[in-house]
Amino acid sequence: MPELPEVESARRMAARVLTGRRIVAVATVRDSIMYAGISPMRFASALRGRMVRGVGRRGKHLWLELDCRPWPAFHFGMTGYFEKYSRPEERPRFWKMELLLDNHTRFALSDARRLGRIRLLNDPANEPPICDLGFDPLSDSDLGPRFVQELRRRKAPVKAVLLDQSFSAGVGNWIADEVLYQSKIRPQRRGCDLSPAEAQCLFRKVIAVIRRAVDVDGNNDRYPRTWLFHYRWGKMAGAVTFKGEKIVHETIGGRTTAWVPAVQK
DNA sequence: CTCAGTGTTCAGTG
DNA sequence: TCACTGAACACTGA
Repeated sequence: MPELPEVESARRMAARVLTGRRIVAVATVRDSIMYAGISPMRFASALRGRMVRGVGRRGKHLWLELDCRPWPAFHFGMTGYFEKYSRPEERPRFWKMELLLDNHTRFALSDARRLGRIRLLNDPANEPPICDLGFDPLSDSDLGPRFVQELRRRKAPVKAVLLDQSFSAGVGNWIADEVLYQSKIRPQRRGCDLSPAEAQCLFRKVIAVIRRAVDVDGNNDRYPRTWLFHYRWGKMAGAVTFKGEKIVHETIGGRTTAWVPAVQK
């Protein structure tokens, strides 16, 4: 599921459901991988009886601001998501924790693949892993000069740099490919080989693509039809853009990368 | 049965 | 020490 836009949608949903409510009960499963460095029991007792004041996000990380610390922090991995419901039978199949609120609403984190993480942190925004994140395209849209300077120092393929969360937090596989396509830059170019204008273009596209993706709030079919997004998924030979340009799939920066040789130089 | 996948981490290398 | 790379992680669904 989640790159920054989906995580931001999840943050908004959680804020709507949880803000101002008291957590009356916490259910957990036994999972020492997802509960990173804490026992589910300690997690539950830190949340039980607490009031939720707000929901924070940076990059792909989320946390609840409670009336008392420590606070819970979440990462969705590849397949995590939040779900709200009212009856216990509606629990999602792969639920890892469930909050019961004072208005009888239930709120769960589900994650089939178990690459997500559940943490307890005193000050999430200011301690690892969240404080190690780089530029956040929604909150740091004024940091263009730093983005350009840092990118043009990197020796790795620009695709790999975009995926590096300590460089740009929240950019994932399809967004990296989308901004490279829209910027007309080949994914295997090294960061240090980009011109200032190219790096600047990439910066603007990262902001624009992520803002647009947040605006459609999960209705991905509302992206402009010119976006690579709509045409990149079928890895079958013969995939083409809206203009009929051939889409190539290859591994770059350790991930399947979709790009368009006719457009990206 | 095999393999890819909207993500991160960590050991190994130069 | 640093930047970078590739494998590992865990599990579903095509």
